[in-house]
Amino acid sequence: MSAEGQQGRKPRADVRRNRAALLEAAQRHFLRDGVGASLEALAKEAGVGPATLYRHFPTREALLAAVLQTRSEELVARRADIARLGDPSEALRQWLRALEEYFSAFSGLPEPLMAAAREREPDNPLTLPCDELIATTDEYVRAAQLAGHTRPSVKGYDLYLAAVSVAWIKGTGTTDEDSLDRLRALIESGYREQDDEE
Amino acid sequence: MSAEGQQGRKPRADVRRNRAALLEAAQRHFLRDGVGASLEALAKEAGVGPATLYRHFPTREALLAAVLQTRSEELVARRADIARLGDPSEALRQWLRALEEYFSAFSGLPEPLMAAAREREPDNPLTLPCDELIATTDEYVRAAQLAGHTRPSVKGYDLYLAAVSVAWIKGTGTTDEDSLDRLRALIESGYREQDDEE
DNA sequence: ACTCCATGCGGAGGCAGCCTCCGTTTTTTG
DNA sequence: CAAAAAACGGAGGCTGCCTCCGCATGGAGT
Repeated sequence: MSAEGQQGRKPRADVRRNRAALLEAAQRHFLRDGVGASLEALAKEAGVGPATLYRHFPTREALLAAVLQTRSEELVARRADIARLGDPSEALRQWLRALEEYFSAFSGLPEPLMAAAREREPDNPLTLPCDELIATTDEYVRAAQLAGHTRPSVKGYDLYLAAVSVAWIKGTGTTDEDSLDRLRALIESGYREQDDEE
Repeated sequence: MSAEGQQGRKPRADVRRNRAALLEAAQRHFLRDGVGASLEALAKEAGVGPATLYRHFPTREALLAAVLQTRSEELVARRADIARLGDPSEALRQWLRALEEYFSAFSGLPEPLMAAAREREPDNPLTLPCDELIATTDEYVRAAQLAGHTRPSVKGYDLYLAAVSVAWIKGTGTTDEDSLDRLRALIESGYREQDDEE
């Protein structure tokens, strides 16, 4: 309850250094081996013991969330770019692609992302960014609906799920880009407004 | 190259017994813990040592394929039922639901299923059933396209992927049935023919 | 029924990854 | 420069995967 905005002590130098090294190593390992990468190997390559890794990031999800921080911010930045073009339909389309790219950052990322949405416990560091992305998707959807380009029955969460799904499929490495494109087209023609039965 | 249709020796009794016990235990464990269930625990509960498990089913996928055998046959059976109704559009719809249910048999099943499709090596016991299901899906799609109810650009594999995706989402346990229904509806209105641009 | 031996069995144990103590070292502070 | 707070990292316990290899089991031939 006291003045917590101040650090009573200057943060130690090795802490900052180790944290940076860990994030850097994690980035590389997640990129190469997917989100299931060995944390021990990662720590060793960062030049720290396992205990230090766990002290900085108590769970795999915490580490993941920290590594994703940068990309998350890029996503928000792109959001501003997208908003600039007037067409809400095209804006929604581009947002969904951006989302999908974000989810495809590492192989296997969709899994813990969905798990974070499941556990309503906010101790999962991935829950917060997820909720934010869902809310943003919903904004785009509503804008597109007002412009009459999108079915009124569609919810932001639905298209969020669709984007995660496509990212998941991409992450399995099974499918070529053509199939993915057709799948995206299918989804798009699924939410676009047409004079059909609701 | 000789008469391999004959077993030179009658198969031993304990082999059949152990195999059955393993399948039964696997069924229960996969149901409860998903496809990642501990094989050791499973073997112990079947009353056999780990070596026996691995002798019968050299990989997790082999065990999975054996457990799925029954359900796979049910699926084919349902295929006949579905074909009975004349409407190809409704047939396709029901087939996709059946597919999705099959993929949802155990939590986490979609993952190894996609992996099986990736490795073109046929040593993966899941590859064969997969290919069959994709081919069957394609048949349904073509029938529906001939009847003019389905966009000509859609391929069977696309809808197969869509079904796997929905099953995957369902398996993560994140999402309520309402959202899943909306997602299914979105996919359906994505492949249904409408007088729109192609 | 009894023996023989192919066949299958299972425990022990090596390996890898996760995570946590706790004695030691580093860094800040006065 | 000394003392204490803070962080470090190696050792080790745990779990699960998978494989040897000596032993038991049960079918086949007499």
